[in-house]
Amino acid sequence: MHAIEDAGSRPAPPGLRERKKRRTRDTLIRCALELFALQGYERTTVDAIAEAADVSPRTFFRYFAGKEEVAFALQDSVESSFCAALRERPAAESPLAALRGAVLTSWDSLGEEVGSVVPLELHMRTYRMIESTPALLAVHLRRLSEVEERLAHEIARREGLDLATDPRPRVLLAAFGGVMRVTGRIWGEQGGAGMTELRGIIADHLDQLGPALAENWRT
Amino acid sequence: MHAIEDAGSRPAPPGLRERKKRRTRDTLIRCALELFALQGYERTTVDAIAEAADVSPRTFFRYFAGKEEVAFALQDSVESSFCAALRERPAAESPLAALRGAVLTSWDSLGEEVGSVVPLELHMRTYRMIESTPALLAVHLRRLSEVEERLAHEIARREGLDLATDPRPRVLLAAFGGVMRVTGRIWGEQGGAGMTELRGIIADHLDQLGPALAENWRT
DNA sequence: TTGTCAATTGTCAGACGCTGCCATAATCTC
DNA sequence: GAGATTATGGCAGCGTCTGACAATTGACAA
Repeated sequence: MHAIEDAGSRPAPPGLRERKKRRTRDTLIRCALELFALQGYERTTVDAIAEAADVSPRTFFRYFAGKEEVAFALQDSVESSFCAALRERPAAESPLAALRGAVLTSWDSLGEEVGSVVPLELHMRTYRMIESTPALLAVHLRRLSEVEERLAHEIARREGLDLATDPRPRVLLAAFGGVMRVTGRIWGEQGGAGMTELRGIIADHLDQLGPALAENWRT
Repeated sequence: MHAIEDAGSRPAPPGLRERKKRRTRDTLIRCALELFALQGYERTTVDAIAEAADVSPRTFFRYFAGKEEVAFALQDSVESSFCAALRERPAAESPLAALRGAVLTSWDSLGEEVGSVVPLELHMRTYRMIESTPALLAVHLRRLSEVEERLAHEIARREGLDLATDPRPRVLLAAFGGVMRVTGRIWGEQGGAGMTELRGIIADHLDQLGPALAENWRT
């Protein structure tokens, strides 16, 4: 009784069960990332994460398929916000210009969504940890290649092309994704750089894509 | 006594110990790849590989750091032959042309080195297995990014540039490596294609790098 | 309120990957 | 051949991850 008489529209009011689940999940993510930042990824056991979050180790594996997955839980938001940003680019833009615009704007809007789970500083530390931990870097690269494939589909849709016959969307995304990985790595290497520096590195390197393919570099 | 009086030059005659070690290693690789091809990567245990090679499981880990490593043992040959091919390209070639030439020629010369350990058909099956097994694909992408870094150094050396200040070598390799990954994936998807088809796919996609970056695709 | 159903969780046992330690056996050196 | 080196095997143990079962908790209706 006295239940909130909601408007009955789509986002059905989450019951206590759903709220509890989300809280447990967020707690696990926060505890895991904090322990990772504190003592490194490999030296943090699942048992320690579960204990910090006050659940049984078995429950951890009911929320995440493995220890790796929890490290990428927040990257999901970043990637989907990037895909959404691309879909909203004006159709008049060229494919490369649309990608460039999407990546530069999506870095602004993700702060809030991530910040509601963990402090942004911790999220950036996590990214650097992924770059510097071989096992995580490998998974990260595989995930990026999946994003590239999704984006290639979106570019093909924008241009009205068939991915099976026209290799240009995938080739473009291969080049674009490659540049994004290089910039991410360079950004991670220079210690405590922030978002602003990252935008600069991205813009600089994207500008070098054309020149790098030129026949003669000695200009 | 009666030992071969060798010329005393560099390749010192391998003693019995060295020969035995190499034989054990080759046997482990062959048994592992055959079991992988037969029943998949995840469902093949290290114990099974060791038993097939007639050594103890403990010995397996003295030859390979992990189960993943044995799957990439032959890829090492491919990668180093590619790096060597790039170093031998004429200095007059443009960076992209040198990469293109190196990748197309290196695919010819590796047949023998690989074939001395396992049949070539098994090696190609292994490559497709890597592409289709998430855990192996992740490691594969990380290894490729390391190769890209080495090649970027070589390009910078050819052109007399400083990698720390000029982003073009890394950007070029990012784009080139991206195309190589796309071609490898496409090749793996179309079942039993051979080396010839792979060369064609590579050449086609490299030709699309310039057009894909163009402003207007509707030509 | 109470009872029923479904979902979440904890506990336990166990497979598998991987490592350190020590004893044994093989090879190499003299 | 004796002694030093090195490869191998066996074992105990840690950490990741999974299946099965029982207990607890929230959702929903009588």
